[in-house]
Amino acid sequence: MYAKCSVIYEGRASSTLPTGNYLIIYKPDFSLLIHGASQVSPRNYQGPGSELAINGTTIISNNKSEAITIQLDKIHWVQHPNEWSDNNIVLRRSEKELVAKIVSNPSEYLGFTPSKIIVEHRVEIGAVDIYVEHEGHHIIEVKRGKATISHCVQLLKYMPYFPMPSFAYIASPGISQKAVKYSKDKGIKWIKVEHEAT
Amino acid sequence: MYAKCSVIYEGRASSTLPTGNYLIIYKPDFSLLIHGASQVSPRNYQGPGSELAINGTTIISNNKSEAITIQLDKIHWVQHPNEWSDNNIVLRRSEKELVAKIVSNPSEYLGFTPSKIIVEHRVEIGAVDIYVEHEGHHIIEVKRGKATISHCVQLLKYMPYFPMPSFAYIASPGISQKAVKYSKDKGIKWIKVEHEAT
DNA sequence: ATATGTATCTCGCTC
DNA sequence: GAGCGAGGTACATAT
Repeated sequence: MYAKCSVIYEGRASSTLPTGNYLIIYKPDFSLLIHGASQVSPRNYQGPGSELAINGTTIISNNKSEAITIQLDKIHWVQHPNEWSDNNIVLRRSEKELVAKIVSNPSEYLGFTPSKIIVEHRVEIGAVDIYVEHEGHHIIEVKRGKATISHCVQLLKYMPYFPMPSFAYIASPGISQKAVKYSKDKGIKWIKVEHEAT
Repeated sequence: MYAKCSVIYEGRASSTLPTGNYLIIYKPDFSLLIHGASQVSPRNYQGPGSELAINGTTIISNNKSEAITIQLDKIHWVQHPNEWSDNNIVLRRSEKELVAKIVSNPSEYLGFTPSKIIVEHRVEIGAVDIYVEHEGHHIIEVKRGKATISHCVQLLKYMPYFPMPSFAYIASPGISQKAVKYSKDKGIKWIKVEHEAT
């Protein structure tokens, strides 16, 4: 629906959207989107499973502890997409692919042949991307893009959960200059791993 | 436009979307969205400023180093929203508001009256939400929602950049049970700060 | 352009 | 449902 309207949101946060012409999308999974003339992200939204009620010129969407109220001024047009498809994209060059690449050929990236490898190794406070045993404990954090200081920090938080000797690695196609310096200070080794060409 | 089509994306990553009926939105800021029958996030998208070219039944969107190719099978309908509004929402209960609340009345949350307060205090590796001086250095990380272990870690990374004595705080409306345990271990103090009612 | 952090993040997964 | 992390995150902002 394309309509002149205003929107009020009340839930985790709260917001108002001034009256204007917006695109309102109500999907078969009962999610609700209100889009403005710019940006990829919607101005307002409601996750799947919301209950929608229409009361005269007011549309109310309720979802657990969140509510959106649309006050309609004028409906410009309405469309009902038939047989809307629900396929997902097939994505390549994800972090998962990089993990598989390293695990399938660890000696190329580590310089030794480990006695044990565990993917998504869980410890108390979260999961390590790749855990490797070889004369000690090797913790590898994999990133699909450029590694940053935050990623180094995320890696370091796991180190106290492994006995010495333990070694920390960031594996990614790139790394920021600041992260290079930071990781050097903290004794983190960077492993360059590249995405497969298409 | 609502159309039966397939989509190929090539850029930072790469993806294919199987043929189906999708909602295609092309905005005045030249951003492009392809929406499926579920989810708030689009199946494929292109940020603002993309160049769009139509070549028979093929739509190509180019944006710096990214490209989307839409192969049209059948156009079900097309609409041209007139005078699409570009207003932004006015948001309340943001992190910024919580920061302002603490800064305007620090003694209530800290238990003392500081000699100096700096918001968004920059150090080498990033910015601290609130920096307070009072018989030492107090570093406060503010979260608008529930604080987690990751937030505690994010806070701890700043501590080496301040001389002793220094103190770490998380300020948020809530905190996860695991984060309670983790922060206790690390000597982080939790400050409960609540959002203003609407 | 690089870097850093927030988000009503969303979404998927595990416990 | 809670908790945690990935994301083509998007988006704003500071250097």
